[in-house]
Amino acid sequence: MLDDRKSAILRELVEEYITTGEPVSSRAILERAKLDCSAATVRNDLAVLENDGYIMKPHTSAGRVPTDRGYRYYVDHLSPGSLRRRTRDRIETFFSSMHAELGRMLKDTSDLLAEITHYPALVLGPGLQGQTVRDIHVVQIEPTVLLVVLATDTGRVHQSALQLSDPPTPAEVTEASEALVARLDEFVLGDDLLSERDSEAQALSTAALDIYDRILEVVDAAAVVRREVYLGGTSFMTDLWEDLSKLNRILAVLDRQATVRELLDEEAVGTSVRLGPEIPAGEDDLAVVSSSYGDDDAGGRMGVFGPMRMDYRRTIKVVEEVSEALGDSLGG
Amino acid sequence: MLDDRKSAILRELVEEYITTGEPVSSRAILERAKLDCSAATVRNDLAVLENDGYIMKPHTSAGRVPTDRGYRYYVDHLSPGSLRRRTRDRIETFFSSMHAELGRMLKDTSDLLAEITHYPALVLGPGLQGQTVRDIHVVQIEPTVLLVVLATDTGRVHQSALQLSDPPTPAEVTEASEALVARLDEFVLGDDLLSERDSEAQALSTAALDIYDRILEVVDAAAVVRREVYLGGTSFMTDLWEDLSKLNRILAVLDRQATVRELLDEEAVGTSVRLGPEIPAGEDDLAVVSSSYGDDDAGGRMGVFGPMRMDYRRTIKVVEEVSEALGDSLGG
DNA sequence: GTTAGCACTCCGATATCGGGAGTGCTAATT
DNA sequence: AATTAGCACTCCCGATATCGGAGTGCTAAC
Repeated sequence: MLDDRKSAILRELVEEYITTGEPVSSRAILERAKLDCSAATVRNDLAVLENDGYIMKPHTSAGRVPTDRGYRYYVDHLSPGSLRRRTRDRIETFFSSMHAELGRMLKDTSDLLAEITHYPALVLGPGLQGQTVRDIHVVQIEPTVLLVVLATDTGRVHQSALQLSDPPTPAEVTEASEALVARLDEFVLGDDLLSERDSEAQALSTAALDIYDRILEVVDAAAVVRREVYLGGTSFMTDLWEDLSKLNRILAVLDRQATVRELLDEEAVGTSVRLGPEIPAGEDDLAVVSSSYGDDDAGGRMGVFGPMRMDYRRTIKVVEEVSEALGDSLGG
Repeated sequence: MLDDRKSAILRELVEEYITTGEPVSSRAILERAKLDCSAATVRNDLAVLENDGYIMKPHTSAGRVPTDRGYRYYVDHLSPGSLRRRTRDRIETFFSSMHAELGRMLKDTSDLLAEITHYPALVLGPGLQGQTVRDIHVVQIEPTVLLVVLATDTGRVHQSALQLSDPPTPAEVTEASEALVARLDEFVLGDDLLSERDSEAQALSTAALDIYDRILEVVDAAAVVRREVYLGGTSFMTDLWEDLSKLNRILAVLDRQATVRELLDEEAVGTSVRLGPEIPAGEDDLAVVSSSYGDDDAGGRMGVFGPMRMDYRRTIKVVEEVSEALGDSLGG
């Protein structure tokens, strides 16, 4: 743990570096922090902080720059923050005037988050897990292809095409379909569906039972269906990383859906700040601030990413605020 | 129109510039083209081409670089091309082994196109226009909210939530719903639906008729519903534009769905190559090669974009080939 | 533990320079 | 009239040198 003055020095150093991007000198810290000591004292403390791994020098006669560990300490102990009234209002008006289909809504949210934070933003859509089935319909598109459409009580719709080996008769489809409606009414997605034989299946003909079983599989799979990731504010990236090759690697991460989701730290509950090596993407100068929105069931995560030199104080607050607002908006 | 030698010189100049990115000298052209004349003659012709606006010099003692007009002439008159066997095979295997839900399929196609061309790729999804309604279902999610789900004969599903002022009874919803099924069976989206009173509406109660009318509006609007744009291979951008501020402007274009669609030249039929000022995005160093896929009805457009210095010969071929393959894949 | 003073380091901006690639022009040739 | 060899001229670009200044570490005094 750091003593008061060293804490203050580290805090001012990080914040000065966040705003200017230049290595910070002992004098600059002194001026910012209005400490009751001299530059030489600050230099002594800086030497200690450097020795402990919180900061480093780009070269011999330069100022200091935070290390991973320095940022981590700052985020964990030194960065309280609250939002300006205007920002809060902006979030509120945005969500109070939003009425759109879910996908569009999430995309717009990612744009909003990016615009407020000035960092590119990610929003992971909610899954179907935990949703209650309200309606299921089976449509025979081609002789051997069935389209299964599932609607939940929150208005989410899931579709899936089913390829059969033998063409069923319309009557058989209807038979299976009616049994499904009975079986799945009020069914909660994610609950166990396949393990035991059910009463609805009893009366079905062989052909209808086959269809029935196949569709139950589809419904079972729906709970873990691919969740969408929405990305907004990518154009901020050029301001954040000057280096083309770094930019390239970040874009490569974004090109792959799988790795994008990893950025959001799905395991975490609540807010998470991950720095550099803590992120699976394997980038060094990368930080992600993310937070959960909505219920466990009908919610997801959102966040922003940027270089380690990031305005954590404000960003964390904004991400949390927007998460909460989206959660409320979806819940109500 | 340019005479043979000038044409050849322009072609070689463009292709040399495309591969090297350096201003091209008279001697380099001579070596490439194996022309039966001297460097001085080439220089004379270059002076003429420059005078006519096909090429320009970055500075006094440098080689020549194509202008907008030079690229345009090249694309229109000088760039036939055919694909290597391996590329063709790759496209074929990709599509023959693809079985997925539409959205995923289009995203994967954009990735493929980008990977083959090494330019970022766009795929505009097909609209619902021209699709035949196969099934329509109305689900009452909340007392005053109805969910309308539409399935077409090709297995596309469209959903839309409908907010009512007064809560209908389930019986009224069923009544309207049954009339809708009768009215919309085999209806082709995009056809006129609202202009004349129809027979199915005759027998409905006031409340049901209200719902019925509102839903017809929803169905009518479905034909022109927002089509998705899929984007792949964004990480190639850093290789294409070295300049951060240019990159930033391109990313800003991609951030907005509306402007992204403009890139694809939706008016065009078949293949389109647009250069610099011809593109609404207002970028100077930008070229887009795009092509239609599928039928007029169930099709869309795809394309790639890059700087003007682009391998048009190959790119045009690839975009056309992939378009055709996707069209076939969707049609079959 | 703190501070003033000072020598030392090293970055980065600016200036200078020369080689070399490429052109345009002229005059001769076909 | 078109082509070509020859040559003077232009100007970019990379390498090298220089220099001021900001910042540090260390030492010795408080």
